[in-house]
Amino acid sequence: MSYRRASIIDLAKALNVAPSTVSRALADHKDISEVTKQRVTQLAKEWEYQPNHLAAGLRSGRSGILGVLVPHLTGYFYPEVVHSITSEAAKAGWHVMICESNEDEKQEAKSIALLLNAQVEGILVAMAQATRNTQHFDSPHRQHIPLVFFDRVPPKTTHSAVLLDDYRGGYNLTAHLLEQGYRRIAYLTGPLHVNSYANRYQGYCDALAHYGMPVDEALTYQADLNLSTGRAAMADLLLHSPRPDAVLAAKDTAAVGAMQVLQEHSLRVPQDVAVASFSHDTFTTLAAPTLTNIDHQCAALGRTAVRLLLEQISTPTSPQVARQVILSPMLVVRASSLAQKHLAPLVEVS
Amino acid sequence: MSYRRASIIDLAKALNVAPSTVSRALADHKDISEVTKQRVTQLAKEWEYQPNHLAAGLRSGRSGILGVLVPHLTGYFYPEVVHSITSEAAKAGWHVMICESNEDEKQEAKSIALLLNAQVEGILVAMAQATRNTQHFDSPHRQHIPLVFFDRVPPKTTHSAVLLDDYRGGYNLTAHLLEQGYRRIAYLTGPLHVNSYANRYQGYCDALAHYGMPVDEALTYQADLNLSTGRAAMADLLLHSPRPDAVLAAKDTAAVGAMQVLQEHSLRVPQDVAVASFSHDTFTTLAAPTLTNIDHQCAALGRTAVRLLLEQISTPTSPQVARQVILSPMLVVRASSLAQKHLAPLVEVS
DNA sequence: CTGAAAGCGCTAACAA
DNA sequence: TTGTTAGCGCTTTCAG
Repeated sequence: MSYRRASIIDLAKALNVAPSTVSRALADHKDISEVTKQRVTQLAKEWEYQPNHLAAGLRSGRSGILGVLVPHLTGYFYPEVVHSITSEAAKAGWHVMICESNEDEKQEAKSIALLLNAQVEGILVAMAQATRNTQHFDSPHRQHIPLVFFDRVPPKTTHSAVLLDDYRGGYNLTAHLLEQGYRRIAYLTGPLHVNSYANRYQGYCDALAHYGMPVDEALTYQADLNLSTGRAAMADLLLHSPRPDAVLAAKDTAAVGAMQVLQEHSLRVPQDVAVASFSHDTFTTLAAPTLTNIDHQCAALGRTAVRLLLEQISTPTSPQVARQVILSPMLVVRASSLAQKHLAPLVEVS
Repeated sequence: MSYRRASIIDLAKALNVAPSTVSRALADHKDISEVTKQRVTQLAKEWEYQPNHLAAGLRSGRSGILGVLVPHLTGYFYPEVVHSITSEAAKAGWHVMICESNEDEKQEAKSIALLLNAQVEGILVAMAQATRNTQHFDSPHRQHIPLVFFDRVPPKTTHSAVLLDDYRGGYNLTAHLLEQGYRRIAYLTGPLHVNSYANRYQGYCDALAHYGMPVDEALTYQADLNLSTGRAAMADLLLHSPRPDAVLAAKDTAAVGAMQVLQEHSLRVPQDVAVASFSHDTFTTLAAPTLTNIDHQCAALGRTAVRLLLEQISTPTSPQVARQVILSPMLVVRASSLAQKHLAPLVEVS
């Protein structure tokens, strides 16, 4: 009654052939006769033969596993990207092993080691926020395991990376608001020493400049963005006179906070004040009005990262030139930023 | 210049000891002298020795990997549970390999096989919605690999499982609303052939009965719940006279839709109509007012599932009694359901 | 088209 | 306390 997994050797014995023949038959090798293949696959199915990945990997030196290391699996963004990564990898016949660094440098270094132990053939990383010393990212390379960054990259890295063009996103959002007729656009930014926040802000400034508008420092608000800082910022901004006619937030939760405060002051969105933001969490489509923002392209990000990695894996001889792929962000225009003139009939109704 | 990973054999040669000594030293085995341990770990560090997980697993018959199979990694719930699973597993020294079934029976069966090939020592599964034929869940057992379900379980399964008490959730939410003084509580349910929806609804009915209230069929609305069906349901319900003074939605997006419609009709939440819902997505804390709901206990779910699985792994001899763990849901009371009397001062102000 | 034999890197009896 | 030896299950030359 005690059941043991069937091995290739078991199959070989039962069929009176050599293990190598079974192995080849199962791999659909060219020079195995159809008859033998039939017999082998038949019995394999009957016995529920499951190949032992560990043994195959040990022997062939190929694990067929890609490692993925993300800061965390909470919120909207990373789960979505990981989802895209696993699908794309599966399509190409690869497994994926996922680790979380929990935004911690120590755990990140440990995870890299863990993935290398698991004999992954390539690694995708979104760096932890806390990471200062980045030398643990070099060990894969020394073992000829390619590493590709996505979303979060160490400064001046020599690795390949897939990124979203934050500057372009800030520029496009601002240009959109200007084109809709908004003129006093407030900006809520996160800490400006964080690269992507700085880039978004620069895009905002440049767009204003491009349209001949001044950057009014009084309309820029820097904070660790979330719902309550978004609320506080908006409350502050409403004290200005003339008050801003649009608010651009570098994070969507802050935008929601701003919108709440506007509604509490009986200001209409978008007729009195437009709201727009970065990032693209589900709730932005649930807000009323729905929120204009930048689509972070999670799917494209994951897909591109996998392709880049597989490319590096398949060309181990090449000089491993680092390739930085910058994805263009997509502006998603929704109700919260549609100019007055478009909504004029509605205004008269209400 | 061509670098090869250092192996135990390399270390052994260099140190003039046997491979087994190195192996034991690295494993911190009792009867290896401190001196030898020092020498070994020292050189291992210097050479950046990385143990080969594949080889160790093959030899020891232990992979140290747990398999996780979820319907998808999008939305709020599953990423959160997976996060909890990986943390808990890591704490106990286990790796985790994650697969997505994409709610598809075929992919689910394939993923189970994949995990078995990877020599996982145990499997956690949340079943795909589309799965009718559940026999692929039996193959792990035949190979003495324990399988534990969480969240989504096949009907009449003989496996262990960790579940949320949907009935209790429905009951508690309803009781809370009744205790707050609401009397005409409408109910938005998903398809009642889905177990958890049926249980939630039963809890609602029983709570009403317990407080001596009738179940008014006209206040029950069945649909595939989302934002727009939530809106439609609410619009319908407002035609009733007298109109409901509370709405309980079996899914949070539907509750958001209902709240939007209420606001559009200038009905105040919670003074005129209370709103509460199941599930606990981030945006329920961003809504205005914040939404009362049931906490789905993602962290506890993941943690419990891992513990149950590890328990089964560590006691392979035991008769493997299936254990069903039912987690008590937690009622999270927020602004959307606080009774009129508590908010009376605010009402006078506005 | 198939078989024999070696060995991937590690661990665990058993022996010393 | 350490060494010797064998082998986990598979793949892959090389030889028929």
